[in-house]
Amino acid sequence: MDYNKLAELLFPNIDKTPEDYELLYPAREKGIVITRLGPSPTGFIHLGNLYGAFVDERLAHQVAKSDRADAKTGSSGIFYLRIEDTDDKRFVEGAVETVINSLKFFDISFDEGATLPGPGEEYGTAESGNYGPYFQSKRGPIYRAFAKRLVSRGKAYPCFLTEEELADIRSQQEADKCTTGIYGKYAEKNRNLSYEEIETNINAGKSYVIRMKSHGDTSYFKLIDGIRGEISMPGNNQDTIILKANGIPTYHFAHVIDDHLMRTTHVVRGEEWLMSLPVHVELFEKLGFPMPTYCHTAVLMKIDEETGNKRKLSKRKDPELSLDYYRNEGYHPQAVKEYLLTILNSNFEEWRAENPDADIDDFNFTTEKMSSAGALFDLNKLNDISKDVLLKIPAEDLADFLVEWAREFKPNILPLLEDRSYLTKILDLGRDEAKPRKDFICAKQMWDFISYFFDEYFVIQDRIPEQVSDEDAKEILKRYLDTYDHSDDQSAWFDKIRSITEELGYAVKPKDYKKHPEEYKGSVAHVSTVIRIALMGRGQSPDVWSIQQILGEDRLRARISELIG
RNA sequence: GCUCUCUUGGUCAAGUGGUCAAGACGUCGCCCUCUCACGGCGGAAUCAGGGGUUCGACUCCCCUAGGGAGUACCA
Repeated sequence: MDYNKLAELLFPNIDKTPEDYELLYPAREKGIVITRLGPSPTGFIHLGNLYGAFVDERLAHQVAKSDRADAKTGSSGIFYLRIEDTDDKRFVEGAVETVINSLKFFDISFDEGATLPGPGEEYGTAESGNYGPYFQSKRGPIYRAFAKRLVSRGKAYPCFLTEEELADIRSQQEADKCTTGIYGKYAEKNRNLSYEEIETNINAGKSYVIRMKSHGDTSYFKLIDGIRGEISMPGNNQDTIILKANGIPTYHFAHVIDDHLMRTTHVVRGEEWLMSLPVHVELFEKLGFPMPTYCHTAVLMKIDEETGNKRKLSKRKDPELSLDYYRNEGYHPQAVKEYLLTILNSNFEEWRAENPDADIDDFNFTTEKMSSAGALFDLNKLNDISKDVLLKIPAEDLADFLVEWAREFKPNILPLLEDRSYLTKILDLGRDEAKPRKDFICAKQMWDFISYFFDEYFVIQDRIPEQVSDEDAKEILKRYLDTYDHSDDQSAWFDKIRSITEELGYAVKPKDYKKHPEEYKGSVAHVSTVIRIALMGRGQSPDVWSIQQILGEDRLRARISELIG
């Protein structure tokens, strides 16, 4: 068999050689980390994607800022976006924009690759960088050039198996309980077709795919995974398809060609790819490419309420998987990032405790510290981290953040938030102390928490304590209003509450009431709660005096008068 | 079925032959206190099971169980 002749028959219009492409895409600067995100344009990006993208981004971008050896080059790594649109069935309009914008919200941006298209710009043309095209659908000639080379070396061949034949082979294999697929004896027929047979088939218009001719050596080999360490797998023996009947490459082939030509150094991808690693390794060998470092991330899991088992987060059942969920709830991107980092690198939490004010970029992220078991998503933890993150954000910025959130998700409160200095004072309440309050988790919850500061949203939602009769409650409020002086400082203010407490037969010290409940109606805590409810509508809030200072005397008197009638 | 992979408290996890098995979140109790939040102190709670190897196993080896994934002309 003359393989060169066969290659010409199969790829008559391919003139460029692999060498041409090697020249076109020269090696990158030595020592820098090149990573990539390769989404298929399904238009849906979830927490798992973010998790992976974050690993890529950290790997490529942290280098320059750290003081490690790599930084000597003074150059940061490169993180690029490649659109893996080899399956047109998956294509969704506007998906590229979704990916870029979603990640941008979390402060993750690309150095090269697909970009936001300009107005009216055709799909697949918006990109930047010297290693493109970055849309796989535009790379057909490149894949074919390498496929042609493989054929001309006898390392790949056309296969004319029809769908029916494939199905028959499969059911036979299943019946025989052996591995499914095209390998060994199942591959022989098409592997050994003569040039004339192939030519006849093609002239007859028969559809065919290009398969790699596997070495068939299934002995185990070892490989170092950036996350998992040493892994061992059996060698591949499948004659995996590299070009589909429509001439478009499969993921396997596109991955190997692209990551080589774009000079990717670290391939970060989900563990669902672990199984096809032997195929990729063989492809790298057949093509004579050096291997990148693979980093197979664990899948994010959650406990299924119905079965009690761990299971993969699914986009249908789990709203928290969607990135939109966090935007809706108003989680701060910084909080989500910090949370992700704590599950990504187990030593991050410790580092954060020691460096509470340091920038995330100063943390030395390593794939070795990543867990290889699937982490459970923990909303409690996110909330806890979020509290700390929000505390560090200045009140002015927090106000901006809340307004931005409202603009998108609760526009009807926007007019209320216009008084920025009022809003800022509210948000800063109790934060400027040795033991600052940590009241805020996310924008939605922030609004709930502060809504009573706005008359339109002020409602009495809690009941007065049972220790206080309705008559007493009225009397407490009446006396409170009578003696109220807005210029009182906090201790003068509280002294007056103490007086009211005592006069009405309540204990000034809560402990006294606790010890001798029979001697008092209740304690100063109950009296305060009555006032708190009158003013805030709820039994729990930050310090009453401080709130009053922000609320202002008019509002305060109005609310109490309203209740006294 | 076959193949790969994972397994330390409820959760995230330190740990690489000798530890009373860190820490964080959550939870419970106490303290602080006008409520809540914050903070402080304390408690309960973990090496999946069984065999080896060893003076000694969470740590090394084997088996079993359980979880997860893959087994496409999808990625």
